[in-house]
Order: sequence, then structure tokens, then C-alpha cells
Amino acid sequence: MQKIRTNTAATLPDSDEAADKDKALSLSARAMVRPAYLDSLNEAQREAITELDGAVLVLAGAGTGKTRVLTTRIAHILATGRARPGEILAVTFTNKAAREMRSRIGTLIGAQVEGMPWLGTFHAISARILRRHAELVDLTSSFTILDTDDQIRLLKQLLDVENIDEKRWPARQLAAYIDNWKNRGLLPDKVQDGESFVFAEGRGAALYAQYQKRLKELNAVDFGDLLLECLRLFQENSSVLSEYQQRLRYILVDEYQDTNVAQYLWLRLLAQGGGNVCCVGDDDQSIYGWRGAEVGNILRFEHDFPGAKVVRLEQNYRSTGHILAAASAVIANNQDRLGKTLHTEDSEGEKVKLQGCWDDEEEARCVCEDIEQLQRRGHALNEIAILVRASFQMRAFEDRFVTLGLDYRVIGGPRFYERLEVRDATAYFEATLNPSNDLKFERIINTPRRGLGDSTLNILHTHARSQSIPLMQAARTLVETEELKPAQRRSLTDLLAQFDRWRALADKMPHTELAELILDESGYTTMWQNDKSPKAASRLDNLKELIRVMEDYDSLAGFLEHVSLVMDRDGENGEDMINLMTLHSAKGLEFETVFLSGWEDGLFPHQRSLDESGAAGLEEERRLAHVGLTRAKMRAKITFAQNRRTHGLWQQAIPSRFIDELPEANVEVEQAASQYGGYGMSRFDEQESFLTGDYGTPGWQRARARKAKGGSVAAAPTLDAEYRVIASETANGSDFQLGERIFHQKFGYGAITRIDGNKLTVDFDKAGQKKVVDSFVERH
DNA sequence: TTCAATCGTCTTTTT
DNA sequence: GACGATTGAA
Repeated sequence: MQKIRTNTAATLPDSDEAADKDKALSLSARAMVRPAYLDSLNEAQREAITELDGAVLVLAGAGTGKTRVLTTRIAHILATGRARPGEILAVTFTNKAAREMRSRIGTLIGAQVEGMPWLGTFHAISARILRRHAELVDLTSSFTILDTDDQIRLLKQLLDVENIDEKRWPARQLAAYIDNWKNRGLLPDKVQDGESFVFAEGRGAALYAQYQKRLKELNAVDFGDLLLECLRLFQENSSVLSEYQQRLRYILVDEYQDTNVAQYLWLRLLAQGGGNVCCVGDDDQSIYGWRGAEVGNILRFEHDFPGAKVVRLEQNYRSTGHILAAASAVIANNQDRLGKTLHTEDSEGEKVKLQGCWDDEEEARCVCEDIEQLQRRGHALNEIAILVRASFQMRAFEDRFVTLGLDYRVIGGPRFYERLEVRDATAYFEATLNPSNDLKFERIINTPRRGLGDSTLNILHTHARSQSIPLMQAARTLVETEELKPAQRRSLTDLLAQFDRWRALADKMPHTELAELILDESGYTTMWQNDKSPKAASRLDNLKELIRVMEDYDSLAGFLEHVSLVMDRDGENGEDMINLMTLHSAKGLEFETVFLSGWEDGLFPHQRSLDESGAAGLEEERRLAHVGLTRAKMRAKITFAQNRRTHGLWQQAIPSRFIDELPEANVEVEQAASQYGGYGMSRFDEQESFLTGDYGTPGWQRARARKAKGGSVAAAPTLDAEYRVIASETANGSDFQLGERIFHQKFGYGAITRIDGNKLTVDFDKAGQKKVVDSFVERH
């Protein structure tokens, strides 16, 4: 791509007279010069870039130069002086996409991108806005962003207090429902009564409300809240909204087909200012319906933005003829489409290969044989990818790679920041900076082992809850009493002192040194050094890596923000390795050779998708197939196994129905699957037996919930009520009288001899004189 | 409170 | 067939 200086418009020579006649150039009169970055684009692309006013929807099929259009459009806006970098809002879904966009704009226009503060993911931009106006949504600007772990822990506590059987109603299930509501922009009071019954016999919405309340108490938000609270901020503060509407005059959205309702509302509010919106997407690549993405958003675009211009990018620059034909034929089976016809000027190329295997091991063996052959013919491993439907399929391939000594990388695998040791370490940092972060404190209070187990934690919780204070503060009070056993008391005192020390050091030393100090002094490093398990060494490595990554940030707080928002680790793209990933994480990537494995009914299309969403689910799976095929530039090979082991048991499988949808003209069967008499035969009679065992599906669970609803819905006391009871008991707790007789669970009866705030000194009849906290005693 | 052993559950995809 | 949660013993 050509490099252009920042002052492009002024310095470019008026070299291309012919271009002025180009109909696609509908620039305002003052920009008659056609800048060089518009060369070598096709007409549709150029139109998508130069239509700057009003709303534009760019329907960009796979491999049609979508990112190029987006980045060039931004360059064009800047070059024509329409807006300054700080006035352009460019939203992506992944950090990877944001990073790539930033670097490609950089190549186009130079260093100016540094000044594009509003280029990022929905979540990152929302977080940025929220920090600025935190107090308007009952937070402070130092709010923390909870990870899934914290979320589950918090919900477990709520369920516990509510006396809901966690076996029957798992916390992660509730988390999923809450997430779902948030994706749809629903605050607790907006959740329909009927929907509340999906969880714990109608208490779903109430639990959601409790959860939100706890988050506010903790000065925390979860992922969904970033958008939802931002939305609330805009809706409730019109002056704030109009400030952003005026500033962000040009809005660009990547992967518009993946937006959920909350994101859609968010965008709409911002776009109502100037209305210069450009959304780029492909309804055929919408594969995130399960997490709330609404294909409807893209299908409805012209309705939502009246007068919107729709540009179709249909020329594919990526794949050869056979591959593109196969992909198009599969996706043509979908009903709900805006419709695009991809075409290529490339040659026919090789046909899509199809091969059946006995089981997953043989599948891995065959694929690896092909790979080795490609390697011998001089193809780079980097240009080879294996795409699977579900991550458990990766194991067979990894085993094979290790046996053969082939280098590989897993893309989108367990993320760095999600690792146990990284989370523990960041929990220490977070608890140091923010002593009221109960969840982080709780996470590490007994890691490494300090003898502070469940019973100690329970005491802390009881006290903290009754006083509505953070755990660490409760701990501070309790260590001055004799509520705890001496060993625990000593241990907890030491821990608190350490935190105080670290906190005091926070401004006095570089944050990386402080981090190392914390990990060493807390005994966390030692814990892993003493661990003999094979994983310990790599955990220590990860801790070192963590410190190294921290150097890129100028403070601990800044680093922690990134840990919670930046989801993907930096791709080590240098070495030559095979790429192994799920179909979902393959979106947006391309490779010369692509292996698509596990095309079996039940796995792909995935059974659960069919159970949950029926025909719509099938269509989404089919889009996934389309995404998979269109990743390939030169070669695509589909494999399926006849037998696959799922949790120990061997299960028979039949080839995917998507295989039936491939046109025979574009496919070459490499080796007939022994049992099926080859490719193309009808096999739907066998499906009945295959599809049994649907107990435990969500449909079944809903039926169960409905049944339960018919029964008793007697309301257990809400958490709110419980808090109130405790509060009323403790509100006037400080006015215990000297000499008053009291009862304590552990020490029995006694008389108060001294009152010191909420700490009481009591002469117990049996236990002698003890210091206790007032919330643990009751009047006798 | 901790450790070890057992039992049951789960495996789609992720910002 | 792996991980988590729960249980019982030291």
C-alpha cells in the first residue's frame, strides 16, 4: 500500500485527469483532486469511501476489501479536512481489529493516528466515556471491571444469601441470563415477568437487581455494564450526550452484523447528532447470534436510517473460483439474507477436497500428512490453518503435531490474562490499589495458604455485611478483637500490614518493581517455586511475562485497566507455524490452505445450536460454514470422522448436511468414506437415532421451569429484606450499655465492661474477658 | 483448616 | 476423561 504524508490533499499533484469524470467521486467541489489512495480501488469500494454525508451501509462480502474501505475512508475524511482525528469514532469488536485498523491508517496517513482516541472496541470506548462521567451513574472514576470469575463468585454469594440451591440453579447459568439481558439493553426493572422465570422460579429479575446493587456497592461494573451504563448515562444526561454527538461527527462501525441491541442503541444515540454513519458488515458472516448479536440490525439498516445509501462489495480478491463457488452455494441455502453475489477474476484453482475418516485420530493423521506434503513442496506453515467447530477437537491435532514435531500456534486459545496465576497476581495488585475490592481480596486472602479458610472468611463476611463495609475494613476491626483464633488473627494482621506497606509504596517506586515486590513478599512466587507440578515452571514464566508487559504502561492502574479490557494477547506472528483455531476466531483471517475438520451432523451444525434456535440456529451454523470456506485463498479441504469420542464414549456420526449442499462440480472426493458408499447419498433416515439424548437441553430446562412455576412461588425473603433485618439489629448497635448482659455465639453469656466504637469488651461468664464486635452479640 | 479421594458434571462459539 | 465441588480424615 502506498504511503501518503499527512498533508495529502494539499501536496498531491493533479495527475489523473480522467478520474474526475468518475461518477463515484461525489466529493464536494473544493476537493477536485483525486488522491492517490483512491487509485486501485474498484468502483463500489470508491463509492463506499467517498460517500461521506448521511448514513451508508457497506455490505462487504468475504474477501472484498472491507478493512481497506474502512481505513481508507478514515484517511479520506482526514485528508479532505472534514474532521480532525479526535472527531472520528471508529468502533470494532475485537482489540485485534482495532489494532489492525490503527496500524493500517498509520500506513496511509502517518503518525496522525496517535491522535485517534475514539478508535477502539465498543467496550474500551464505553469504559473511557464512563470513567469521565462515572459519578453520573453512581460510580467513581476508579471503578473496576469484573472478570467472569469475580462475577460468578459474586453471584454465588447472592444465591447463598437467598438460600437458593446452587446445584439446581448454578451461578454461571444466572450469569449467562444476566449477560443476555444486558446484551438486549434491559435493566432489571425492564425484564419481563415471564422471563424472570427462566431462573429460580421467577426470582431471576430480582437476583439481577440485587447483583446490580452489589456492583454499585463495590464500585464495579461487569462487561455488559460498560455498554449498559454508558447507555443510561446518555439517556439520563442529555448534555453529556450532545457533547459527544457534537464531537464525534463521523462514525464508522466494523462488523455491524455482530452488534447486539445494547450496542445498536448506543450507536443510534451517538449518530443522532450528525448522522454521518458508515456501517460495514456482512449478514452472511453473522456468527455471534448466540451472544446477543442481532442480524436484524443490519437487515433493518435502511429503515433505521432513512435515506441511507447501501453499497455492495461483491468482488472477491481472496479465493479461487472453486472455493468461492462452493462457499456461495452453501450460503445460498439461507433464507434471511440481504443477498450478494460474490465473484472473482481469479482462476478456477483447485477443487475443494473432501475426505472421510474413521475417527478423529485418523482425521488428524490425514490432515498432518497433507501438511507435511505441502511443507515438502515449500509452502509456509504460516499459510496453513486448521479450523474446528469446537475447541475440544483441537486436542487430536495438537497430539499429532507434537508427535510429528510440527510447530503450531493456537489462535484465540486460553488467553494470557485468564490464566490462574495472572488473575491471582492482578488480584493482589487490585486489592493493593483498591482496598474496597472485596472480590479480589477474597480471591487471594488464602493464596498462598495462610490458614485463613472458609470459617475465617465467613466471620469476615458476616461482619462486613452487617456493617456494610468492605471485607478488608472488616478484617481490620476484627483483628483487634478476639473473635478470631490467635493463629488466624496473627496471620490476618500480617496480611493487612503488608497491604498497607505496599499501598504506601505505590507512589514511591516504579510500578513494575512494586509488582515484583508484592508477588515476592506475599509469598505468591514462593508458592509456585515450591510447587512440584509440571505446570509450575510455566506459571512462573507467565508471572515474569506479566511484569514485562507492565513495563508498557505507566502505572499499575493503567495496566489493570488494560488487563480487563484487552482480551487477546499479542500474536507472536513471527515464527512459521501451523494455525489452529475455531471457526469463530477465524473470522477476518485468511490463509492459502485451510482444513475444515469435523463436518459431522451434531458437531457441525452443532446440535445445541439446532436445539436452542431451530431454523435460525441452522442458518447461523451455515454462515459459519461460509466463513470457514471463504478463509481459504488457494486450497480448502473438508474432513469428517465416522466415530468421535465425546467424554469417554464413542459416538457414531454422519457427515454434515452442509456437505450435501456443496456443488459436486466444485468438489473432489479424495477417499470415499468406507461406510457411506461415498458422498451425496441421502442419510436423513439415520438421523433420528443420532439425535436422541436431548435431555438437559435448554428447551427441556424451560419446560421444567414452567412446571415449577405452576407450583409454589412463595417468595422467600429477598436479600433486601434480609439486609434490612440485619440493619435494624445493628443500626442502634452502638448504644449497647455498659454492664449490659449479652449473648455471644462462641463465648456464651457475659456483661459489657467497655465500649469502644463498635468494639465491645465483655466479661464472659465462662470464657473470661474478650474483645468482640457488636455485630456478633445479641441482647440477653 | 488442609489435604486427599470421590463423585458428578460437562464440552460451542467470546467481547 | 478432566475439572470442580464436596466429603471425610488428619
